[in-house]
Amino acid sequence: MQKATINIDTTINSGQVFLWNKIGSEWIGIDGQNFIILRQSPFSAKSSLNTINNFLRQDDDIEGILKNINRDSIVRKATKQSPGLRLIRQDPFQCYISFICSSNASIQNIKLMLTKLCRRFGSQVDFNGYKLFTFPRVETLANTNIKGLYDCGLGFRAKYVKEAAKAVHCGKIDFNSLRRADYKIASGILKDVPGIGNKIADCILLFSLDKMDAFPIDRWMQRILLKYYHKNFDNVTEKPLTEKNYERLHDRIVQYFGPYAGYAQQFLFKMERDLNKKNWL
DNA sequence: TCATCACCTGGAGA
DNA sequence: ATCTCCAGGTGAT
Repeated sequence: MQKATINIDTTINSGQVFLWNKIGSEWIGIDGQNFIILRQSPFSAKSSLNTINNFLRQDDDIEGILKNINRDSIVRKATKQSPGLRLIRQDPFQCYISFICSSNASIQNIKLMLTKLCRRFGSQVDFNGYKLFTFPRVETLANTNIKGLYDCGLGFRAKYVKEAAKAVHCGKIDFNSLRRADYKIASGILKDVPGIGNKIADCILLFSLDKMDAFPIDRWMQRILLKYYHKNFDNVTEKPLTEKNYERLHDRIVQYFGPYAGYAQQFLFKMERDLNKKNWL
């Protein structure tokens, strides 16, 4: 029973998802056209449409993965500190739009933008006593005018969101085939979309398309590599990574952490942000 | 291929 | 109150 081992607070508050709110002892979240309610104790999980198992990645062999990524004392510390942290398998379109919005924005601001997007472009549904808005559909965002997106506070991201939705709508971006493709191919296709670079592609691949060798390297991860792993990955500095440097570093990271490097990333990211007392949702 | 720099917006800190 | 600075980056010179 892996459900019992997941820590819901920890998992929701790890920067993977944004459209979640805690009301009393329940977490209520939006995942595409689906709503999910999670409670830790006594554990319960319900959703309006899809199976909860898929979202919670119940098919992962979490014990095997933890053993596999615990390759040094730093990761061991991180996994020990947040033992119930898990990756989530999100709705790909929502994840894609969410991380395009994440560019140069705080977690709180990302949540605000996405909440406004749902209120304006999603549809209101009653679920379990709550009135909730679904995430906007592909065709809705693909056909809207930019101004409506600006009104949601997206700023310079508005044009990217519109173009990104159009790319899905016309079939240029097909999440099913990205899911089947290997990491490098899928990443290259995503990066053709304006507003998506290496880091955002990695987030989309890791959090919604089952690429556990995707390893998002953001500001925080760069600090972590510099602080704990400067001997393993020299040539990491505090300066922003160029595209090629990112790719070279990513290759070496996957060599070092292995096929579940993305899981390691999630534990390390959580550890360092908590250490610096950064806010989550 | 690399280094700079601008970019919308909301929130925190001076 | 008002200002500055920064936030899970990316694209154009």
